[in-house]
Amino acid sequence: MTNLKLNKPTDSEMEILQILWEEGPSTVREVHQILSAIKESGYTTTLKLMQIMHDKGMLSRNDEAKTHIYSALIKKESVQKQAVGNMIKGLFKGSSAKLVMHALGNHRASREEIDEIKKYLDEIEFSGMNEKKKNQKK
Amino acid sequence: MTNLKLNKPTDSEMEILQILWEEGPSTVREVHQILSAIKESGYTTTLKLMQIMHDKGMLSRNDEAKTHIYSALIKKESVQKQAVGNMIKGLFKGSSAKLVMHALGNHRASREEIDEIKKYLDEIEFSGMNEKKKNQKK
DNA sequence: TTGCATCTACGAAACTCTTCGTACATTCGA
DNA sequence: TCGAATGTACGAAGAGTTTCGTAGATGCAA
Repeated sequence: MTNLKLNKPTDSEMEILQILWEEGPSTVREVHQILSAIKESGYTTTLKLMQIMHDKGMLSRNDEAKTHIYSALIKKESVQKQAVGNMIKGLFKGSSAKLVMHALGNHRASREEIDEIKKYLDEIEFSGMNEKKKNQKK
Repeated sequence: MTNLKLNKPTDSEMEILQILWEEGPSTVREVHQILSAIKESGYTTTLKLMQIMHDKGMLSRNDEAKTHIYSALIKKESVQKQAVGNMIKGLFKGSSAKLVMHALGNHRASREEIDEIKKYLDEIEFSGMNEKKKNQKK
């Protein structure tokens, strides 16, 4: 239960986290390069943001060499969990099913994905049952 | 396609919107009462927030009487859509299926809800097909 | 070795959001 | 009618975020 990120990342911090999750440990220059493709900003702006994130404990940093290398300290999964949880609680009256149907309704999934979800639903629907009951249901 | 809320609501604004969505048109006093159950804050703080939201075009206001009555101008559905869309894009690599399975995995749904989702999946899986194909698949 | 390119550190400005105090208007009961 | 209760308007402080310029350190190529 480490990974304490008490305050949720800002939008700018999220952009940087996403790059680090995707690319792994990176220099400020590398992050800034990728960021530049999306939005214009000065190099020292990215630097400052990453320094602050380091101060906040969101990023770790290897500063043996002149050029420091940063890594994400907070896990993508924990941010996902937090974000999805807040959304369900705040916007979908605590019902994950409401969120699920809203998501599927507005963002089409492929046939393969839909079948995968169905399989997953079977798993969780019958989890906790013994084998006999599972077969009965089938 | 009105309902232009270019900048997404802040957390404080979301709290007020949720109350107005739930309660319908309300006075500042009413909103503040409900808000007080969740967090402590001064009456004029709530007033100011709602005035600013009105300036931003998020709320409409009837000021015929001394005590004004505010209503949400932006639709819950549009905020949901925006929020879910951003989350899928930013945290789930654009895959609604990933979000769905994450949500179901971390926030248990009831048997009834799961069945409802399955039915919904059938609908969208076969939408776009003609009746003949649907029956073949069955 | 020297000088240029690159990097970090840091301060400060510009913004936004949140909070609340104060001033003034309106309503209503005694 | 008068005063208390209740309402709105508004200014400004304080906190957090984002932006960038500048100074100084470091590495590398000529």
